Amino acid sequence: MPYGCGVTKTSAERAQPTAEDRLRPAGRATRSAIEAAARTLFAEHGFDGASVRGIAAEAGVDPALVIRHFGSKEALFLRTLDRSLGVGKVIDGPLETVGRRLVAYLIDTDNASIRGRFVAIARGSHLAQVRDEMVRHTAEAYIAPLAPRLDGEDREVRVALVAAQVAGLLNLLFLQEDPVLSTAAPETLVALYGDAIQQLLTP
Amino acid sequence: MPYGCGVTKTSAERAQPTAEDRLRPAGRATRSAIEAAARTLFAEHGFDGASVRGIAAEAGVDPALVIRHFGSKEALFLRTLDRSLGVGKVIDGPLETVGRRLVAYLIDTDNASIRGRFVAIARGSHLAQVRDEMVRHTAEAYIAPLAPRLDGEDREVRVALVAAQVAGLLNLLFLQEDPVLSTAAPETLVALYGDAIQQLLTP
DNA sequence: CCCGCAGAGTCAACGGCGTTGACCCTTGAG
DNA sequence: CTCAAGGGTCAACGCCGTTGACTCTGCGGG
Repeated sequence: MPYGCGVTKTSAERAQPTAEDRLRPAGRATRSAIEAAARTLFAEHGFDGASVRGIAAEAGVDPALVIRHFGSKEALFLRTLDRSLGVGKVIDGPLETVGRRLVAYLIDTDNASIRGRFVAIARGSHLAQVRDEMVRHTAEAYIAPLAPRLDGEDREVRVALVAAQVAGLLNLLFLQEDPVLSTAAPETLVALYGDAIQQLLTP
Repeated sequence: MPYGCGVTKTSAERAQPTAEDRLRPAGRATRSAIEAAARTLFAEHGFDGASVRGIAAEAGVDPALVIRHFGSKEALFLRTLDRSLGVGKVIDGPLETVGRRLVAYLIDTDNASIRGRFVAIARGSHLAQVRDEMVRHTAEAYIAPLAPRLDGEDREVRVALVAAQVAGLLNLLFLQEDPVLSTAAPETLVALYGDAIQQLLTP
């Protein structure tokens, strides 16, 4: 470790001024314009369907600038990606009703952003880093808060299987747009699938 | 219709001689070489990950020939696609044990082709025709044989939710390669997830 | 004050992609 | 033998993500 330098720096000022902190206003503006355009187009067309040139055009910017600012299309995608589906509050609630509340939250038609976030993630799942994020999300959003609260054996496996059930439901609803599930009454889905989930948590 | 020619053809010979029937042997050979290469590369890298040029190279053939024979990359993908996961026999068995037998069949490590088939389908799910195939497969392979045998209400919805559970399990196992599920004992998965599926069929 | 430097943006180009059109060689029916 | 049509080759098109060389701008330090 050759650096450290013996300089008695009294404090590190802010968290980390490592990068992106000293940007001129113009830089910030175009950066966020690119991010906004990327968020829109990735959610609409997925990773492969959206093009860097298209994002640049939407942001009113040269395609080279997109790469210049974010390094690569994949890095931009990862930065733009919403990691979470926001299930935290639901999962922290009473354990005996997590199943039904989880389904009710996921298929809530008022919360259209769940669809967009899931589609963007699923359509980018061939990227290794996206897969890693999904695994991390399963561990942090489902297993970590839920497994310690369970009784019985195989707690982590049971929670991971709940995550599988969630993924499957969103898959048929939002990716395949299965007509049977799309036209079913929400309360029917909540009751049936919620109980199937619940069985893995409190059998 | 200028042809037909008044020839009193006594029978239509085989089913339909509409096309691809009068092919020279060489044509057949390269066609099937391309199909084999496509099957391999699509299963390995998905639709976007596999390139026409790569498939052509694997088949020892000019890239233009691939398009010439199949029309487009998407058409080749659809023709190459295995529509079915082969769950028919499992589903036709005794209703009371479908859940566990289904999971046991899907995660059977001896049947590696299930993984390849699922990955190819899932990675091509942004194509409208692939989505349609998936919906059709849910209807034909799950709902049609299973729903009439159920008791109670919402039979079709319940079977569609079983399909969702299956999709979710394969998703975490084969796409995300979730470490918790990948390292779990198969019999644990069969018992836990099998029963969660069974609950929707015979509650 | 001006110099220099780094951030911001422009432009042309690279190699790879799916696809097309023009062009040959081969073959088998009339 | 003739000749259309199937099988195959080749160069090229337009799009893609990305790069490198270039200019312009604004600001801190000599």
